[in-house]
Amino acid sequence: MKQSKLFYKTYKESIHSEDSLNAQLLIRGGFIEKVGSGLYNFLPLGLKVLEKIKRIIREELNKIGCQEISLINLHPIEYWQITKRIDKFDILFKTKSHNGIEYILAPTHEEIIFPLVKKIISSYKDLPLALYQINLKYRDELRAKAGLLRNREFLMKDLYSFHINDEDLEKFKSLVDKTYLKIFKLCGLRAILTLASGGTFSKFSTEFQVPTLSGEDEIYYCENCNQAWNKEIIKTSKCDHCKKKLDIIKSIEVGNTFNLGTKFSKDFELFYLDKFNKKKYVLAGCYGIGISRLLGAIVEVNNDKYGIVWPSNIAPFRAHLLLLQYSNKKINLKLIKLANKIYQFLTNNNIETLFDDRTDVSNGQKFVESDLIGIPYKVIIGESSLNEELEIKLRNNNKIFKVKINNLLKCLK
RNA sequence: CGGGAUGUGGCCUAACGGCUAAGGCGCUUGGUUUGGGACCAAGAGAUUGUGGGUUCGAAUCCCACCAUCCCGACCA
Repeated sequence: MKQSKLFYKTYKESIHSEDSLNAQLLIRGGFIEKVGSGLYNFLPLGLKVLEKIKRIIREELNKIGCQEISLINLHPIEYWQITKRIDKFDILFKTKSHNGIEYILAPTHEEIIFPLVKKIISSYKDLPLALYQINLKYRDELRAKAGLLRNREFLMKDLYSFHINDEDLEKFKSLVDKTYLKIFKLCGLRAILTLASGGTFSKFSTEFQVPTLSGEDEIYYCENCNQAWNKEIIKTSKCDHCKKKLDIIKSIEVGNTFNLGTKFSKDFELFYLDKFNKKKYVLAGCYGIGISRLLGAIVEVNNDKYGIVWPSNIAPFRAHLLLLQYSNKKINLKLIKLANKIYQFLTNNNIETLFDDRTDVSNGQKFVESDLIGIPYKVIIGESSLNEELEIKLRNNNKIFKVKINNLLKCLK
């Protein structure tokens, strides 16, 4: 992508109407734009990162046998009356059609997926089944806050699984827990598996908490067991397993896994026939990852005083190709030619590259903007590049090393 | 919903109740620059969140509403 054509704008000064670090950096870097409280547009750079995260999630979930679907976001209100959650949730956005039909804007999708699954499965042979989607959710939060961490409209991956018994469900839930840890790791985050309240469904649920001071949750963490307990369920300040004293850590919840038991199967009369032709309730689990929140959490954790430092798997680009310019027009022309050649070369070799091809911007500004955007590798085309050498800056440790063109690919992979 | 703070061009700020609302960034044009948000010159861009009130006169004082941020209750 040529930066001269990229739809974005960076800001020099911090944004008055935002307090959180993730919103500051994402707005100032040209990733998102604010519309209102808890409402953000995604610009090309921000969307690129979202897509990277989605890809990781899809790959890992597909590996464990989940299938992707897409469910509606306009929910006819009857479905919510059936589960009686219409009275319990005070975060529901409601709307009406021209002829007075009432709808709920999806805050979650149990009400839609259970009727769907009911139409298709009927036998133990149809189970287990795991379906997920990546879709927007709407929640009328009492207080949206902290940039992307608590929004009224947000992107979520929700997975639902269906089983013949609790044992099979719990086995699958453990598999999802393991997969989640892997997904967060691939996204460049350390997430701590945390036991939390299961709400109305079951005794416990599992949360995935990312330690950071800006988090709104508090967990009690055992270093030995690498596990934590949410403040809401903690009884003692000592680990259940090894009796070690627990550390209290502020954190952001980026995912959770729930055993739903038969709650919704009962509501929607979701049965299967077992081997003995006996009708039984389907056991179900649900598993969420707040994708836009995850993006916010990643920024909260991965930054320095110059800007965002994207973990390499989810960076919007792999390389930031910077064309420098000087007073000497001849040299400039040579550099433009060389930079274009390198850009072609990188693109042809599938290195996703943002090419700062602008010639009307000072070199200094290019560096500062590049730091703010936070692409892992800078490939700098300057005077010294004209003798077959390229200067490459690895951003994480701010180390500069020179590489020959032939070795460029090896260094970027 | 309770408490606190804030609202001035796209962004960040200034302006004692008193002249045409000032400056920086960004943007446009021209010129000089170029290894860390360069400089000079000339421009474009605002009914100071909205509505009411006080006053000869309101960005400034008062009231209401709205919006945004923070704390709390609630929550992925």
